[in-house]
Amino acid sequence: MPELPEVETIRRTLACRVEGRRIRAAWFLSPLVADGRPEVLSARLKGARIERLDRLGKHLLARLEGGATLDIHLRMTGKLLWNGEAGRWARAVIELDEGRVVFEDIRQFGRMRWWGEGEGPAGLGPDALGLSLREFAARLKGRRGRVKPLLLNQAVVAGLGNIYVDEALFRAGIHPLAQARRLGLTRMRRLHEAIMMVLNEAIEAGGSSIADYVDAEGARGGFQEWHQVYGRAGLPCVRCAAPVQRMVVSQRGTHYCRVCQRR
DNA sequence: ATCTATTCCTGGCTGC
DNA sequence: TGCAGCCAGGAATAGA
Repeated sequence: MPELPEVETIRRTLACRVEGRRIRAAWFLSPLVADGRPEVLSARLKGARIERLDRLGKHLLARLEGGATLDIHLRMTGKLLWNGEAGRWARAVIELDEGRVVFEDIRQFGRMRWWGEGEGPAGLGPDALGLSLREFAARLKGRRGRVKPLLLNQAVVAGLGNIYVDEALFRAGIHPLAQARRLGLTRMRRLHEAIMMVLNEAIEAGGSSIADYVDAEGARGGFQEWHQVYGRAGLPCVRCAAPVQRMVVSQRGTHYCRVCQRR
C-alpha cells in the first residue's frame, strides 16, 4: 500500500528520469481517469513537457509546462514503472521523448486527474513530512474523535496510511482509540516525533513492501523488516513481549500493544 | 462533526 | 489439485 514513504520513494526514483522530458503520447484505461474521458487526457498530455515531479501526501504531481498538473494516486496496488512493459496489469502508458512510464494496477483503484493552472488536489491537510509540532497539535486539538481515524483522515494530515499510523502510535505509546484532543503536550510531542521518525526511517529504507509495492525501478522496500506492530498480531511485543493485539478501527486492521499503548 | 457501512477490485491465502 | 469463500484497504459516498 503506497503511503507517504512509498510515494516519496517512487518520486525520487522517477523524478530524475522524467523531469525535462516531453510526452510523445499517452493512453489510459477506464476507470483510471477520475474526471473526464481517457482520450481527453491523452490529448491534453500530448506534447507537454514535464517540468517537475512533486508529491503532496500520497499524491504524485507531475507539473507540466504551462502550469497544468497531472495528479496520480496509486491507492492500493498502483505502480509506476520506468521503462516497464505494457503487460497484463498495465492501465496507462506514458511515452516520453526518451523512455516511458507504465502505470500498473492489479486492483484498479488508482486514479489520475488533470488539474488546470492554479488547481490541485482539494481537501488535503498539510503534508505529514515537515509538519511542525505546533501545527500538528493544533490540528488534532481542534477535533473530536479518536486518534487513529483522525491520523488516517487526509484532510487532517496528508500522507499517513494504515501501516504508518499503527507504527507511529506504537512508538509513541498511544492507544489507537485515545481521544485526540485529550492528549497532553507531552504525548502530543511524542506522537509528532514518532511520526517524523517512522516516516524518515521508512523513506531511508525505500518504503514498506508487504505484497505489491515496488519503486519506479522495480525494487522492493526494506522497512517491512522494521515494523514493530503492523502485521505482527499474536507475536511478542518488541518492548514488553506481550502478544501484539489486532482489532478493527475505521474498517482497518489495527495492530497495537495493550501494555505499551495507553488510552 | 463524527461515526459506520458500502462500494470499487483481484491476487493470495485458508480450509475442505 | 481444485475450488469456494474470505481478506487486504484508500477514498468516495450515503445515511445515522
